[in-house]
This record gives sequence, C-alpha cells and structure tokens, in this order.
Amino acid sequence: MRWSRFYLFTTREVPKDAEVTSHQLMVRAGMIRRVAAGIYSYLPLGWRSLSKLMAIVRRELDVAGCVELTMPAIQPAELWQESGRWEQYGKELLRMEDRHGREFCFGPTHEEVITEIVRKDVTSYRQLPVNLYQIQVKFRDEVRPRFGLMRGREFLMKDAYSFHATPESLEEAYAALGKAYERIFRACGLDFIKVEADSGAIGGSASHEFMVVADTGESLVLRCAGCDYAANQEKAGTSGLAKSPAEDSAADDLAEGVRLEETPGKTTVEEVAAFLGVAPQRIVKTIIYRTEAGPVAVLVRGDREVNAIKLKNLLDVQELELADEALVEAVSGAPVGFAGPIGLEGVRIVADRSVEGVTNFTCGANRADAHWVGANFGKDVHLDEFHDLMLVADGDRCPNCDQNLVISHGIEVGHIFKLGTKYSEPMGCNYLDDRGQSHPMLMGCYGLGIGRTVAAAIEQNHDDKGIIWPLPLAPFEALVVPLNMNDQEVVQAAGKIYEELVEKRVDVLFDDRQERPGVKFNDADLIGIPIRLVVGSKSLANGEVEVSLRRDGEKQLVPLANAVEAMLDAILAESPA
RNA sequence: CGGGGUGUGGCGCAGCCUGGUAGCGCACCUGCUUUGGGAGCAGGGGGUCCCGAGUUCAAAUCUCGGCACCCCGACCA
Repeated sequence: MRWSRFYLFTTREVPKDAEVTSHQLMVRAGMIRRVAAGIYSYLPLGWRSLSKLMAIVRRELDVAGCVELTMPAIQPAELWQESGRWEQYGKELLRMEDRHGREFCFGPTHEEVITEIVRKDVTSYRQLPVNLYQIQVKFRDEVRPRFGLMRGREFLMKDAYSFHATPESLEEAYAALGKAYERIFRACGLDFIKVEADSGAIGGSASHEFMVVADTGESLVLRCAGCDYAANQEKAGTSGLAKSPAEDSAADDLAEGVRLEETPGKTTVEEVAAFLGVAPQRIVKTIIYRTEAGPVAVLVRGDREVNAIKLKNLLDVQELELADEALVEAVSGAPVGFAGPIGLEGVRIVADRSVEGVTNFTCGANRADAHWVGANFGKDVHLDEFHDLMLVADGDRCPNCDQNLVISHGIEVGHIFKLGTKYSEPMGCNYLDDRGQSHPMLMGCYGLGIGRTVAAAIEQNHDDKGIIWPLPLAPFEALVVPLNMNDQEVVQAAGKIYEELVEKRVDVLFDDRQERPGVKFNDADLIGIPIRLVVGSKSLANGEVEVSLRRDGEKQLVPLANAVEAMLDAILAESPA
C-alpha cells in the first residue's frame, strides 16, 4: 500500500479527552475517531489491526470446533421478555421503538437470539453439541464510557455460544474455548492471566476471565504469591484476613458486659474508632441494603467492605442496592451511621466471616449519637451462621494455600461462562435424549472484546514515541521509507523493494509522501510498524539500505541486493512460533 | 444520579472579568530555498464565536433557558 493513496493522517497533538496511552496513541496514529461519547469510527489503519485480530480469532475458534454466523444487532423485546431479561437488565440496555411502536433493543449480547435459533433447528441429542460464534457490534449504554476502545458503549465483540446434552460435553467445549483464548492472547503478544470470576448478570455456574494486567485496567484481580490461584475481586475468597498490628495487639479483655457510649456525630468507622479509642477491626459495622425481598442488614468488620456480588448470590435476589437514608431510619430507628445488630428487628441479618470470633466489639446502637461497646456474639447478638460476603483485599490469605494474595488492576479481554440451563429452560430450548425424554440443553457462552484486546496490546506494547506492534496485530508488517522524494535513485530503489515485497505478498506500507525525513521517522515510530526499511541518499551511495525493528530500533545496513531477503527474514523472525 | 468544568477556523487554545463584530500556534494553499529525526522565508484561504431567548445603540463577552462533551464523586452507616 502506498501511503499517499492510503487514508492515514497522524497528529502531533494529544487529544485532550484521552487519558490512557492506548487511547492517545490510537487517536494520534489515525486509527480511530470519536463520533459520540463511547462511540468510535474505526479508520483504515485501526480497522486493519482489528481485522488482524479478528482473523486470528476466527482461525483459533475454527480449530476449537466453532462455526461462524452473524445475528442481528437489533433484537425484538419479545425474546428478552421470554428470558426475563427485559425487566432485569438495567439502563445499560439501549431500548427503542420502531414506527409501529414495537419495542426493540440494540443487543448488548446475544443469548436470546442464539437460543431462539438453536431451539428451532436442534431437537435431538444426535445433533449436539453445537458451538456457534459471531463477531458483532454490540451496544451497552455505560454510565461513563472512557479510555477509548477500552470502555466504549458501542464495541466489537466476538461471542460464542455452545449447546450440549451432557455436562461432560459442556466441560469439553469450555476447556477448548479456554485453550483457544490462550492461543489468541499469546499471539497478540499479551501478558495475561486467567482468573476465576463471578458469572454475574449473565448467570450460570462457572466462569473465568482473561485479564491483561495493567494499571489502567478497571477490574481488580487477586493472585496468590504461593500457588496459581487467581480470581477477580468480585469472586475472590480467602482463608483469612491480612494481619494488622492493631489486630495482633488487641488484648481480649474479659467481658465486662456491653455498655452504651455516647458518640455524638460520629457516623463513620474511622470517626468512631478514633473517638472511642478502639481499633476499626473491633468494630462491627452494619450495612443496610434494599432488595425486592425487603431490607437486609449485613455485618462486616469495620475495616472491610461488603462484596455486593457475593451478597446478591447469597440472598438470591435480583435487585440489591444500598438503602437510602429513609430506609436506614425505618429499619434501624436511627440516622445513617448508628445502625447495629443489637435489638435490630424486622430485617434479615446476615454476617460476614470477618466478624466471626470478634469479641467485645463496638457497634451502632440503633439510636442517634450512640454506640455499644463490648458486645459479643452468642450473648448480645445471636446468629446461626457466618457467610463469605467480604471484598477480599491485598494481603488476605489464599483460600487454597494460605499464602498472601496480591491485588492488581486488570483489563478484562475475555470472559467464558458455563451457563447451564439459564436460557434454555425459560426459552424452551430442549432436546430429546436416547430414550425420547425432553431436557433443556446445557449452554456455555464465551466473549472476547476485539477493540479492547487491541487497546490492551497497545497498553503493553509502546514507548514514548508510539506504538510497538506485535507482528500479528500490526496493521502492516513492514514499512519502506524513501527518505528523500526528490532523489530519483532513492525513490527508485525504495520503489523496487516495495514492489518486490508486494510480489512476495508482504503486508507492506510504502511511505511515498513528499515529507521531510524527520516527519517520516516520527510517523513511523508513532504507527509502530514492526519492521522498517529506510532508503537514504548516503547509504544508497554505498549500495546499502537500512533495516530495523521498531522493537529495539537497532539499525542494520544491508546491501541493496539483499534488502528483500533481509525483510523476509525479519518477518519470519518476528512471527510467533 | 450529585458536583465541577468546557464549548471560539480541521486540531490545541487566548479573548469573556471591565460589551465596540475575533486572534495565536499547529495543520492547509501558492512560490522559492531545504532534505537522515516533526524545515526556513514570503504570500494566502478559512470562523453561524454550541443553540435559543433576553438586556443594550452595540453581545464571543452580561442574564435566563436548552443541548453536547469532559473530569471527579456515587453514598460501607
């Protein structure tokens, strides 16, 4: 491709709304353009990288036994009503009406449509398993889109759905897709980890996420220092909390009985702890939630936070949100800040394990400006069981091996779920077994963010001058740069090399622009083509050209006659095994 | 949803406080020079100052309303 005929315009200025590197570089390199909040055009250079990734995805999924199709982006409300998600899915679902007033949504995911397809075609266990995928434009109306393609509202996603007669068959597909993902992300040059995840809104029994560890990531993952345990924060469990000096030194006085202390205006754990001179670890805080099944009070250790996902799973409710002031007052009889388990009635109380064994603790008195001190379970508060309802933090202990967990940020690039019969059952996607009995199919679903993966690759592969593409994702494999367009010998020599590379079907960009060398070098660094060949007047006078890798920038002088060969060798060397 | 901010040529911004009909850098066009890390000189083109209403002799500037976008926060009692 000749640059002069390609559509590629770079910019020196950093767009002011771009906060993260991948976003800045993609805009500056002329890969994407923002059209509205969280909505982008993929310009030719960007589209080439996305296409490269899509080709890799298709190749690996085909190997894993998946079959491609394409479903509509716009979906009728009826299907979503059938699965129950029309009501469950919140404001992220972009809903619309057609001219007849019929309701539709712009699909954020396609479980309903695929289930509708399969239930019509597949009726026998003999036809199973099936595994279908598409690469589609999705839309999720995020509250706050940001970071360019990392968290857009409209985005490209590969989503696969598998259907099975037996758990073993589902397990097989789940494992095959997991392996395919690992191959895909490795090909992208990504440093990633696979973590256990909660199956969340999509529901189901098991789930893993593929995370690219990066400070700009919006997810939190916990990894064990001692074994291979890794989970996202929503899912992560622990065998014990991080030790804190305060906890160790907290002398367990003999219970003298619970007593009331005035705590005027002290509404937070921090304030109460400071005011009464107790460690936050010895405060039991009471958080009140609103659910469709009524209010719920959660007890958690003062220095810790409730994990809403775990709580939602335990309670088995659809809606869960922190109670507002009015509800807190109605439930606890006190303003926000003074709720406590003692004498709390008319509300379900659940407790996190973090408070189990805490003795002589402090808690709200359900009365304005007062806390109980020296309270104890079994005496002042009666609870039958403690559950895992806490957000695991850095330094907590691994549930498998007791070593310390380490927290880090991650970019979620892939997510695989075992769905079970969550959709097949309500939607009647059934098959007949070998005895003629009808059963709902077992399903799996497998998502992979196309744009986000490319963005993550840039986050991990760049320097202060620009992108450093791993070869498989590079929009072009090679760049040929004639330095002086007025020097006919230079132009001819470079043009000949370019033509020969095209002959060899190398993905090559020829910078035939009438620009000064500095501009060409800087643009080359910015767009990050992995292998570069420079033809300049001086070296050409010695019959030589210069080959270098964007990765290390080391220049190698090569005789003109060997230029094409040197480029082909470099491409081979840069290709993943 | 709450708070803050921004909206002026393709991009980045100044001008607004203290009203007098718009300016800078980059980019763009023409010419000459220049050509191994974002060239120099000269000349030139381009703006409904987000939209609407109001105040005024006069509004980018003041007032009110709207829209769009950006950032921060979203309550752990």
